[in-house]
Amino acid sequence: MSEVFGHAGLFYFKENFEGQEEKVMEFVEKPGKKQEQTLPRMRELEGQEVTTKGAVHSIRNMGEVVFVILRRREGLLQMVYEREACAFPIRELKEASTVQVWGTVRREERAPNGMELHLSRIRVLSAPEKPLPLAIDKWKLQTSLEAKLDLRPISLRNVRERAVFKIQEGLTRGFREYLTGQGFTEIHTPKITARGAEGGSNLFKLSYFHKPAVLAQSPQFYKQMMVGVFDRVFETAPVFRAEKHNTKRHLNEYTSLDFEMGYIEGIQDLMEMETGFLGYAMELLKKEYQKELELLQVKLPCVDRIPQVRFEEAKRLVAEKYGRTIRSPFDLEPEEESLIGRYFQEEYGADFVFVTDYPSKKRPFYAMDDPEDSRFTLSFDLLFRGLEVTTGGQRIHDYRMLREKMEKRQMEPEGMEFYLDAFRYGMPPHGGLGIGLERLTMQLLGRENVRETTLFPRDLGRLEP
RNA sequence: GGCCCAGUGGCUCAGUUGGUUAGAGCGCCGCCCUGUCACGGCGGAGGUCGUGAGUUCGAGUCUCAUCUGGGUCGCCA
Repeated sequence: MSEVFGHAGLFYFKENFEGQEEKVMEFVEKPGKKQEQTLPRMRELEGQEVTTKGAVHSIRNMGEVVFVILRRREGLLQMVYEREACAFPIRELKEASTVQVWGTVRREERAPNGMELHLSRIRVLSAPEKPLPLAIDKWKLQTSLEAKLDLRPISLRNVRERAVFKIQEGLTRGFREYLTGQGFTEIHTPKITARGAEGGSNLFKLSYFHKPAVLAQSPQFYKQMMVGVFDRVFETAPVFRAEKHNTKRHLNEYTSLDFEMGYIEGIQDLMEMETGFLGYAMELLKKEYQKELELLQVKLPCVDRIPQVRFEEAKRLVAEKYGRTIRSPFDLEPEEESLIGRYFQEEYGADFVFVTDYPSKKRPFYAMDDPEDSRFTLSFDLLFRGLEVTTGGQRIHDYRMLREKMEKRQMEPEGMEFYLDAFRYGMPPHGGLGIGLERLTMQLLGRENVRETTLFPRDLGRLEP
């Protein structure tokens, strides 16, 4: 074949044997031809000249020798700048620049992680217009939560802040991998809906082509209906609550790890599935997120087995042990939750506890009442170090029972026909749960405010960034 | 929405019973330092104290209003 002699848009033109022009398609292939130099790979290249790219995280100028810390997705790399070896005028290098660098890999005991790069060339890819508003290279950001959130794209460049969201990724991955392994199908349900699953006033209203609509406060109806299709489904997606609260554990948009499971015998099956997920997630973190766990000095909880206690029993236990009077018999006050967490920590060394059999009054219409005592439901919450991170339970699967309970609560079936139809045409016994991802992350990392474990929190006063 | 607390350089804070020129650490700029890893040393720039009104000879400090943020309660994951 003859040479390429022209290039026009998408096509190369080649001359074929007859001397005529022939169009030749250009193809895109998967990455891999130009292999990127990552930090783990670099460790194996002692003495070799390599190139890599990253951000200038920190510059420590000692006079004759300058330490430049490069930040990459895998971590930090110490680079050594010496005037004789590298022509770049070091004073012109600014923190927060992004660079391509060339240099020799050296094992060095004095370097962090025992390895450093001796620079021979620096190419600045971009330089900051202003100095950083936060000192991101410090071990801990000495900054208020407000400044951290207002300057999110900057504050997250701190390696410990960033690690929070790697851990969060690990939890989501754990949920996805574990449930997939258990035969669950991952689904994606609409977030714009005609009406809410729980009812009530905590809905964000919006206009959908001149029709009233709301942002989904839960994937509840959709995941239940999909149990009739896939038997087992899960979703990791945002939910929206227009609640005017302003506390360290509430958000107006949060990520819900939801699953719904058919052909269950009871809530035991659900709690076992969640226990299995937690165990899997902790193992995954231990295996693949060691660096982040060390950065954040996290001690992973033991989740081989989780104690379970009935709602009323839990209330009684903490009232007895901590001398607290029961004010609201139908719900757990935040202080009670915290005391229940403390009780099971002290008595059983447990970080988690399932609280079961919540009063029917406080649960939505689709919750299955206890056949033995209809004042209670076959439901549970999971408390993690004294904070509710999960609500779950068995649902009503019988069409008539569902209609009866709706009538009892004076609920109109208008707008719910599609949901009710699924039951009219047969649904298996089923149940499920929802886990607040940000809360789970917060408790795991021992953070004080759920906004810290939310990438871009939405709360009463925060719509940006 | 109710109640409590806080707004002082880019960041985090101190500022006495109201008193004359509002301080510190980090960051930034300049100079010095072959091994730092929260580097260190010397020097420098940068603030009309959230905003408005009031009390007073005098307000960062006291009063009222307002805005912003944090906590808490109801509700929830």
